[in-house]
Amino acid sequence: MHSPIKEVNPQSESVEIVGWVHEIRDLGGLLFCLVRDRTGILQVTIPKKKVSPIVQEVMKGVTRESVVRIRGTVKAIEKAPGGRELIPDNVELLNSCETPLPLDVVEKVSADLDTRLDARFLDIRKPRVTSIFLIRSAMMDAVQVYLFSRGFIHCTTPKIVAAATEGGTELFPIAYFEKEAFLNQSPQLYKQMMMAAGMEKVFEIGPIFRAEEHNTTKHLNEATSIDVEVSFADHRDVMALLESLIVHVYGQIREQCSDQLAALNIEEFPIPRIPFPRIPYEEAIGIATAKTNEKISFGDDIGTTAEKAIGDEIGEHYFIVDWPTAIKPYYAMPYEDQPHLCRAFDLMHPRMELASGAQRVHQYALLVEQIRAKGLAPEGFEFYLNPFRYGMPPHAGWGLGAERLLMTMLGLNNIREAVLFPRDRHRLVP
RNA sequence: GCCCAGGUAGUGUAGUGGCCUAUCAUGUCGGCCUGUCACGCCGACGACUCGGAUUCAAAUUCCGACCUGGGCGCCA
Repeated sequence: MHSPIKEVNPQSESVEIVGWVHEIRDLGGLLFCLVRDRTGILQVTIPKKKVSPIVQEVMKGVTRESVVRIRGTVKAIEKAPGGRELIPDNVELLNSCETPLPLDVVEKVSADLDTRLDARFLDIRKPRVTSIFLIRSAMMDAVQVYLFSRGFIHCTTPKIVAAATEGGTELFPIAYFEKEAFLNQSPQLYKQMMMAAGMEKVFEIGPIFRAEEHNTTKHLNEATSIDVEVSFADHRDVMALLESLIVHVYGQIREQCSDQLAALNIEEFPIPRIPFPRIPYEEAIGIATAKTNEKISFGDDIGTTAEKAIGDEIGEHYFIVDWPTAIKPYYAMPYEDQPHLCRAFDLMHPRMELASGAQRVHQYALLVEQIRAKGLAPEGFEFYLNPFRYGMPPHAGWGLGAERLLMTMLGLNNIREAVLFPRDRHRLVP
């Protein structure tokens, strides 16, 4: 049985490791071969005159990034990296690697993102990139553990759907036998139906698809959404849930991923403090107007420039609350006393929007009215609207962008860094 | 979709009309080397995105196409 490289220590008498050849330094009579697995790198030292001729013979065929299995003795040596090295009794070449490599895994020479994504499997072997995805895995785990601990039920809803969730955003049409269908842009309608189904607290983590031709460092055409919906809750309840989830995730990553954070050169990993400031929309556009000299009127969307200005001003996570009803989807609940404002919120990181949510409209008549007000036809939403006629509880929820959360947490400068195989306007392969 | 900047060995770059038979690093191959850790030294290999135009002369200027990055719009 082989050991993870991280766990190899001088106390282990005989050890077997498997991995990729990271670097070879041949000094003549002495050869150093660094072997890497996803947990770390170990120096294998080969004093040529002292090891068996078979080991020497096999090593001649070993190129960088070849896959090897090595058995030998571990020694504590101060001058070796990590204070330990492996003297092999046996080296097995499991698979050789062609040369030249499409990119440099050791990162002596950098590669453009495009080159990296073309050879993503190799790019991910870089310890720095491996770390991003180990943290992503820990992040997803932390989200699920937290939500389960709060009594949530995990559900899975269709990604092939018949209609748009809310208009506005563009959908990818697909052929569904003799019918036209689309890839879902959001599980919104289905998670609301789970409220009508009496599930009370549900979450779903799944792909969402947007056919917008944007070309930015924070948009993807296929993204991962962390979606939550809660019955008998209002917008304030789910905002509190959201901010405490964010804090939990940061805390878990700080606790569990110190090696990965170090690999990413992240020395400080402060956990956000709650409660996050709640900034009413009207105040937010006031801040943006003051800082940018751009005039933003009530009812305008907050553009990129304004968003950055507000983020600079606040300097930490914050919520924008009390949005104009007119610029939020029809399912956002208006305030009874001020129907031009609604119980919707966006969770913002100083760099960008992370999540949006709201208390939802649960009254059938109001919902139909709001759908009409958006210029949409209620007839197209019958499957969604029917549940509202038969005992829909009041409810609230949100959707959180997983890639954006990871990106802002780790300070990645492009959202594509947070996805294994990103889908953007031009990239469909690999 | 709009605007801006780009496209030179496997990778990352220098080169803004002739000095380019194209720079440097890394890599690969060969040689030397027993403590490297960006190992060192010697030698070799390997590239101007495509099409058209201007010019005695184009990697370099112009036009078009394709591709890439960034900003904005739209959006989460």
